[in-house]
Amino acid sequence: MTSLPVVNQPVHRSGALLDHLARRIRTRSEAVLAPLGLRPRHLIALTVLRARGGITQQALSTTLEMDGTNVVSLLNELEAEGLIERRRSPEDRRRHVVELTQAGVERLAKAEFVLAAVEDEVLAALDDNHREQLYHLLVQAVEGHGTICPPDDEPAT
Amino acid sequence: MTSLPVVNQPVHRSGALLDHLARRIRTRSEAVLAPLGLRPRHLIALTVLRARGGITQQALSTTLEMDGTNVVSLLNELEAEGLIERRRSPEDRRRHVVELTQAGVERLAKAEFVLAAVEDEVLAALDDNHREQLYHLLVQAVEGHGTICPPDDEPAT
DNA sequence: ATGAATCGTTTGTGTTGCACCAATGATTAG
DNA sequence: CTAATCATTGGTGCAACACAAACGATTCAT
Repeated sequence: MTSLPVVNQPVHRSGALLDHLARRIRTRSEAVLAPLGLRPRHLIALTVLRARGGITQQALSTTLEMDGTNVVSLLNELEAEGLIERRRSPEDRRRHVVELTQAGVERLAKAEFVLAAVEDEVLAALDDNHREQLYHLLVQAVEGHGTICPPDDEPAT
Repeated sequence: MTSLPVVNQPVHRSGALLDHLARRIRTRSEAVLAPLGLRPRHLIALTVLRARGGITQQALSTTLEMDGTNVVSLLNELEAEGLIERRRSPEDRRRHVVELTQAGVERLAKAEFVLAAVEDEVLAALDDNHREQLYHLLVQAVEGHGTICPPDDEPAT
């Protein structure tokens, strides 16, 4: 205990539970996503990209807190499926600007459709209201960190 | 699309965000937990065990949704550190009943202390109120699934 | 214009956290 | 007594990373 910042100590830590719950969902998600040619990591990337289109690849790397080289291969997979598009930035032609394609948007929507069953199972103890509450807290947390813009309600189908 | 259960389709999916956020916390947690000889997976196990003491190893396996053999090695690590104790069940001597030791309780508390800094950073966009709200939603979700008993507020330090 | 830095990329290595399989000892159940 | 069950060990394999090295393309500084 040298020079602890001794931050504000809230009553509870959410980390472990968050991790635990994420794992539950992730495991099941793998199963339902597989037929769609997606894996959980893709879902995360697509979700981020839907929220923040036209993001630079580097920024994506920062947002995902993932090594640049791994982002490359992740995007390679998505691009191979035609779900994203890499364009050279006009300002700096070294950069790649990444964006969802129409196919990407649709695939993501399809994925979320089938994922409803998963969340329905794992979040069974939460009613719709609580789930929305949870969702908004997550958005807020992730966004506040400089990551996702409020996607706000999509008109959806 | 043969026979879709077509479950209730809530507005938003939380899975990806949950995964994303969990990863953020997990990554940072590794760093601050390492000096304590813990890793995120240990934290999860300890957290579950604090909530549900005297649980059978098999039940733990179910709760963690983790293969039995992996739970063994996980517990081996914790036991080697003296954080948990395996006792034979009196009813069925094949079973092991797992419980936190005093050292385990303390180590977990210490871990949560240092983790406050991590969550403070990652959840910066949430005030204390929101964090509690998040925590309770997580507990509810995890618990409702037949996992964690309401730990309800510990007096804590 | 030349050299240094940056962005994305490929390749390769290593680690961790799992799943899964097989085999074993201890114990319980039929 | 045999069969099933629980925990355990050991092994294989995979996915998701981190990290390092080297490269082409581009930009930036001088």
